[in-house]
Amino acid sequence: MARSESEHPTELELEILKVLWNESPLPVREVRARLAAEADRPLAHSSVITMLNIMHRKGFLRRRKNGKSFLFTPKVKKECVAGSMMGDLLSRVFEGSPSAMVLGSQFTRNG
Amino acid sequence: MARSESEHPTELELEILKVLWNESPLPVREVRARLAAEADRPLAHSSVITMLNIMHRKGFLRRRKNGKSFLFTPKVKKECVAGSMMGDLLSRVFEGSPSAMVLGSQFTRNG
DNA sequence: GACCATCATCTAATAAATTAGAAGATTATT
DNA sequence: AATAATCTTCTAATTTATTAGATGATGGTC
Repeated sequence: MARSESEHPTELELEILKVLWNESPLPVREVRARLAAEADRPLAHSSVITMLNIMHRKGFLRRRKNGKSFLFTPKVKKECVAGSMMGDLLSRVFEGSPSAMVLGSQFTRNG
Repeated sequence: MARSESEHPTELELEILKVLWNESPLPVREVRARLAAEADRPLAHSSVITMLNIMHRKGFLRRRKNGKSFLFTPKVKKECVAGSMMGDLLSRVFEGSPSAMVLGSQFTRNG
């Protein structure tokens, strides 16, 4: 069976996940407030909803109704996302041989 | 002194870097052929040039004239790019504490 | 039930990345 | 020098991600 579509979160999606990993479930209003405060990302309310819905459709979030609004919870674990993104990064750069990187080892320094 | 702009290569840029890390210098024509063959990315000649020029402007590649055409060489090392992207990824997910990831450790497995 | 505040959906504008066509420049060939 | 072949530059179309306005729905309040 082929690798599931998986599709890693984009930049903003990661920002949102970070907020929710830190505390959840949260309503849109709260996510918005924290994006502005913690991630310096002052978005309109509708923008945040749009993103949350996209992420829900993609399967990154769980969404349940609470009164007239929705509450959002991450469906993916921080470590899993990090690990998966990392693995993808490594395979993209090293064509599936992570060891090559460690062996080459010269990480942050510029040659 | 602040962190230099750095800006990681995008998806296609990485694909191109991979080709050139594997062998360089190469002329546009060759890069194009390998992108099609190795990366299943059949681009028009002009598209490849556009990308190579962008990457040159961004400082990812060195460009020198050979006859009437250009030869391209990576200016950044594979390991440096990987390390830098990795560091960025970790800081984006773990807010600057890479150890949190290792400690949390549950990498590729889905909870 | 009418009114007000809050929230969601739909739709679309903007921005960045990717893709390529058309036209100009350069070099070799005759 | 004219012709053809090969490259490049310029410009713009397309796609994906981000952003948000206008409109409609929902629930509480008097």
